[in-house]
Amino acid sequence: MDKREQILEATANLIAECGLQSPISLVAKQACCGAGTIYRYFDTKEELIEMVYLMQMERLTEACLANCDKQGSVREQLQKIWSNLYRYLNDSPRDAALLDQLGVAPDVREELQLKAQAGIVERIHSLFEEGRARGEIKDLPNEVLGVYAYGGISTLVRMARTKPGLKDQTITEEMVLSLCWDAIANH
Amino acid sequence: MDKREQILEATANLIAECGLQSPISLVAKQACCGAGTIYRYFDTKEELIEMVYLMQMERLTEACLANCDKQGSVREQLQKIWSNLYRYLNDSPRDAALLDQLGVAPDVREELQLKAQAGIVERIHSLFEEGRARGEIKDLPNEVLGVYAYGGISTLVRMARTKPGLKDQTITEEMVLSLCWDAIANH
DNA sequence: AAGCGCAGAATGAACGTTCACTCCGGATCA
DNA sequence: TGATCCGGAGTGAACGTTCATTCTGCGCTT
Repeated sequence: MDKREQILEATANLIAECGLQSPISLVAKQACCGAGTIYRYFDTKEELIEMVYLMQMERLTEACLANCDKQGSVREQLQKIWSNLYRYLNDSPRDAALLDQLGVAPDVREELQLKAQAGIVERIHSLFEEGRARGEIKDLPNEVLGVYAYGGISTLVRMARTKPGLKDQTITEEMVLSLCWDAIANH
Repeated sequence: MDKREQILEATANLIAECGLQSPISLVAKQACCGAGTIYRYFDTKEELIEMVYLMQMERLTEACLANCDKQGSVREQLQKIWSNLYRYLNDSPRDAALLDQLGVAPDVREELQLKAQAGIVERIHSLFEEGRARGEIKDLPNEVLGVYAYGGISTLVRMARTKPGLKDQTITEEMVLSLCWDAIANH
């Protein structure tokens, strides 16, 4: 297996579990390599974390856009994306926890974040435009609509993962999709 | 000024700006005291962080429930709380950034989080009950409704604070309240 | 086929720094 | 003068990073 990938994966696991202060020595142990080897692939720990972020955002984007043909109503297309997002975060708790940590990391440069998010953001915003043109969607800035729905979903999944009281509550996909659509729809 | 408060405030400032790994030495410097003094008030750094969390959740609760008499429709009462939350997070970026950091901190024990959130959560859930009894609110678990709205608002404020593109977008309180209510309302 | 040489990957002990935390000398009160 | 509180130098542990060394796989020679 590729060593670089092994290191990225080990870092992702540790950050998801113990936060950003996970020591390099543990990363090396989990990646089954020496500490020095990590520095053959990444200049600094900071860069390593940025690369983990990049990898993770690619996975998120891919997961969200899976089976998303550009057919069907705006509502159907948006709900497909939200459904993908919800299932991805729920089915991959490690990835969800990792994204939570990286989301507040001071190490990840702003510029890199924007680049990594561009793909999925672009797609969603163009759907918003279309929905607004049809009068189906509120006349609010794209960023507001997108961020609000994303924030709701990701927070819901985070709480379901960490708050014991929510764990045995059954949260269905239908609930989430209803919340997201009704929030942004014109009534 | 009370030394203990000074230390708590300094810790809050540093965590909001630099994350949880802010060193005790810097806390001491910002609090204008020696490192040893901190340990006269808190046994460990972990406990210090937990106390910061407690202080911050009290402020959040107080801000959210300000001027909230138990009169008016369910919608009016809920929107008053959300409005308070939105304004608080927006007007106190330090507090908002701090809550973001503490929200993913492994240091803060689950049990303490639940206790600190109990006040505001209770109030909101009872409003949900009433609204549901009147048929105004979706028949979904209280936690799902509450967490979704909170997640949407807090994420929106976080992005407005950190993403440069969103900074000059005008996000009004009305936008946020419309999103929150429509998400959870029966239509 | 066997032996040799070599480039680059991998290693982990060692280094200097920084951390959370301690401890004791001095300031501040009664 | 005795009791109490405080500060910041001191401490060992742990950190990110480096580097001298070892390992490994492949081409070349015989």
